[in-house]
Amino acid sequence: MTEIAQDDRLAKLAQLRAEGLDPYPPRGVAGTPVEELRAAAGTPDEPGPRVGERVTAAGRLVGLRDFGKLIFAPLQDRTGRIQVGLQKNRLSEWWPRRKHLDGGDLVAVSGELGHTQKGEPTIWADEVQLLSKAVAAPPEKWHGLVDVEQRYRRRYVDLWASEGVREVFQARSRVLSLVRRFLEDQGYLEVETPILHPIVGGAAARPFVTHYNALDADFYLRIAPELYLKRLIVGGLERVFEIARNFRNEGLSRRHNPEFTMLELYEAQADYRRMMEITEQLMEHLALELHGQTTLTWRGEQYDLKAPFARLSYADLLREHAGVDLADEAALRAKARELGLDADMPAGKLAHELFEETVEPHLHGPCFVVDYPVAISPLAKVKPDDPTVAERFEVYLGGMELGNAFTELNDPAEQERRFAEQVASLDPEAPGEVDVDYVQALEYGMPPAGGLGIGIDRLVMVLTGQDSIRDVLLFPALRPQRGDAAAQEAEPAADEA
RNA sequence: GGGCGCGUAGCUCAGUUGGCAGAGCAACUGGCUUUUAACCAGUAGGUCCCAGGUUCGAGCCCUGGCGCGCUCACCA
Repeated sequence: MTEIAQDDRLAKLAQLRAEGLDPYPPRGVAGTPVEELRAAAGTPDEPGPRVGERVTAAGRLVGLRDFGKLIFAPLQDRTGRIQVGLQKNRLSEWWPRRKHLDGGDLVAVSGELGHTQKGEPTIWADEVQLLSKAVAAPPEKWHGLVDVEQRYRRRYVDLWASEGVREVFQARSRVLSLVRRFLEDQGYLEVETPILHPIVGGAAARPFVTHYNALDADFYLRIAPELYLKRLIVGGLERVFEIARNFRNEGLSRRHNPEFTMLELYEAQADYRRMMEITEQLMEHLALELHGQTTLTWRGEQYDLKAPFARLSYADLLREHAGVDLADEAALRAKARELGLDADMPAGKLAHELFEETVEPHLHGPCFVVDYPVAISPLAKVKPDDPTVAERFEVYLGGMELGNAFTELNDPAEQERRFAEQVASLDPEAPGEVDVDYVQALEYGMPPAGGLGIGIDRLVMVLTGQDSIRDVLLFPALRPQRGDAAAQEAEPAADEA
């Protein structure tokens, strides 16, 4: 037992065992979901179909109100709560054992479904079975877990002790399920591609490095599944998607977690215009399925996910908010210096710095920003009428990037050239070597295709009204907890050095 | 990595000018058969994040460290 086990509960545990009762019995009890029982109880004026019937429910006791010869206790399962009434005269033999119960214990309760005088649906128990003794005390009943660190570190408590938390993750699951159905209905195939990559690619980010013992080589946790999914387009699968956990060895923020989930999809014979349609249709569909309407509130602002979304040109936005022309490199550098940005970087990256600084905060959305500089789009095809601009868009909402898409570059020679440029740039986020195998895949011929990536975590944030990515991740990244001794050992005190 | 803030009972939080460590909930004892944050009476519960320092005296002031949050940087 650890330090969080409570002495009084351990004493009860010992007492249970002394009486020959197993506090951790091997078999569970299949009860009826409590939400169903509540519905089947109806109200005292209009009793439901199962009133008077003997029912069974299993779950966690989340509180006890003891009246002497009567105890009320809310019982919670994955679907909600229902009240249990423990009465001396219905539980004659079991009654003395009520003292073994604590808030937080897992139990199964059987008894007649009915109501109290105040009309609360109640299971009037004639049998109680302890399914698992909680020797750690639950958090304060009214506030739940408030300390955010404790909430993230002990999500297993937060999920049942804090209001609304379970619902967020149920909604997240629903989003994934709806996405799968939406795409499968359009002929998409869900695939799984490697997470361990020998070459970093598909995005610009610092990778996590690991060592592959069997191959005696350093590998990288993927920063994006893109290049493998496009190999499958070469392979003729034509419509593929992956709900991919990606890993980027970068900072944490309300919008960033080093491991995050990205929906990526690729469709042969499509282009970025088709990707815009699928994006807005998918987002509208999710809003309707989750909320029954296309409007929602996020961080105090109203948004309407009704398709179509506005299409806004990257160059126009830059002109409007930064007052500079994308093609005018001198003006870009002047403006960057004015804003105190690093003005020495390549023109394409510089423009994007300006874009993030001046335009992004104003993108209420939902909207598509279209036609990005080629220099920051090494995997996208250029526009036929303007070789400096790529057929690429990002979808924004509330100043936050939700997705990124383009018409895929399928010319192997040009792809090879752009990879080489990246490698030569010595950018710490650029790949260290050209992915020759990917170029060779293109040499076999990749059909014209559109590709799209959508940040699932951020999308769920918007759909569930959560401000922080941590609130849509069951176990967000946190520094590992060490004992004080270990901490002292790892970081010797300054006066000892 | 920088700046700001927070860290006190199992949980949620007070803590005055530096002067005996507090409340509610949870727990324990007693009472109560219709409450739903039940109620009433009583009891017990502390490494005030850690390590130093200043001081007659530190939860409070100073230094360093640890953890978390916000924010900036970073994130094509």
